[in-house]
Amino acid sequence: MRQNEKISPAVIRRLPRYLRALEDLENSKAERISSGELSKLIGYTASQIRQDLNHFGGFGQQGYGYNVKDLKAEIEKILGLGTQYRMVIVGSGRLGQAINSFISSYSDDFRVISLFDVKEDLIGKEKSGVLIRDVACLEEYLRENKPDIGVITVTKEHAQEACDKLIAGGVRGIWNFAPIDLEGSPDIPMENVHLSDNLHSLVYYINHPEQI
Amino acid sequence: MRQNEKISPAVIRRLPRYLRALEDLENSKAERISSGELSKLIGYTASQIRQDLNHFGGFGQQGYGYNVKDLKAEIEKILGLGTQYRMVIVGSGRLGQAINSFISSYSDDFRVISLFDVKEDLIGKEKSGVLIRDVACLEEYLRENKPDIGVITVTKEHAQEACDKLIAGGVRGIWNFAPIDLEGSPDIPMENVHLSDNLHSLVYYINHPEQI
DNA sequence: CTGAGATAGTGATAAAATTAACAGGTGAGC
DNA sequence: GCTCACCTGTTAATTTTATCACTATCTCAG
Repeated sequence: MRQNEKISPAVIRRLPRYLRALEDLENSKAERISSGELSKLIGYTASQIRQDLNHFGGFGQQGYGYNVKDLKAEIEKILGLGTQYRMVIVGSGRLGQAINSFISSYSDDFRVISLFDVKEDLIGKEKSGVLIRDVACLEEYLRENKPDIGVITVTKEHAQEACDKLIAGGVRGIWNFAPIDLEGSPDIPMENVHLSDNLHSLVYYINHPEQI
Repeated sequence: MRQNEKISPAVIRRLPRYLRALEDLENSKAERISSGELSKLIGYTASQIRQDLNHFGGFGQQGYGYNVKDLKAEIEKILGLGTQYRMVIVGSGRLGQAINSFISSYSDDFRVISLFDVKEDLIGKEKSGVLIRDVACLEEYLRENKPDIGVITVTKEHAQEACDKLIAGGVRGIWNFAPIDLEGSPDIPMENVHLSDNLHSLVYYINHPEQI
């Protein structure tokens, strides 16, 4: 980004959406796209799109717009895609398995190298080609394999412990699905997916349709 | 809320978090909580907490704080909890099943009344006590059972069709897990859980730790 | 019953985010 | 090559969101 400017979280949250749109455009063989057309596709104002992208550099050209392929490549570079992130999932219940299967089919940039669980009957099994290991071996496994991202899909009672171990084991980021706000580490980014919060917001708007 | 005031989305997104904190407090037998203490627990400033809550009425008392039980009840009322929401899940793959199992165990306020899928080998089976039906029967089922919330956990190719049918079938809200921005209806709220977007944001912060 | 201390409510202020406006390149059509 | 509609980068204005600072009120100990 330009001169060490601090980029607001709001902008970062939109980048993946731009990327998705650009993938679709690439698939439909579009070569160029203007902020105005992009605006129609994804609903942000053209102004916002131009301003967002401009935080990272002038990727567009007056009178032309943005080159789809180039812009996609730029956003991938900004996000840090293009290299493989190795992940472990702590908690191999339905949600853990669903995330595992999602990641396997989603992109080569992300690879689950191991699942973990406490349950005897799960340990040793394979899911989507990934072995479920005993969570008792988590620390050792982290030491030896140094995964990049730890995913937490255990119950909220066990989530903090999983988090502590992942951080101690040196993961670079945490993706938390447990319905609790974990104590992390100031240098280790954590993304939370709080399904219940999301559902509650939905219910609010169901009951207050005038506020949509 | 006070005099038809329009509540900002930022406030609404925080309400579920307050609720979670209050549940924890209730479980630990706390009777009262001040904005200052709550601030320490969940990280928002005390000012913000007071202002957020005050949009809906003066639930607190000077010199005392907020009564945990009462405040929890108020927030539940604001969100529209306390009544049961009947849900259908379109897409019974791993993610659909994970959401189903999450909802079943999460709260009595939400009940999945049916799953749907196209796959022959899934139709007729039960998951967490819920029957998987043929998606071909979705429209008829919606007409007859009028569920409140439709959950979309199909592939992105089939998501728009599922969305259209759910809306035509009269659901009051949509919870979308497909990695696509759906065309909905202006009166029907839609909450999106875009896992890939979330993961991409995480990766950005992994690569830009100075921006956390 | 009283007064010190605590704490919510609230209007003002500041900060952040979004949208609007526009100067000035760009390139397609002629 | 000219011209004009197009479209970006960028600055300005506006809107939204968050914080601050202060006042009124309540609690609780004595």
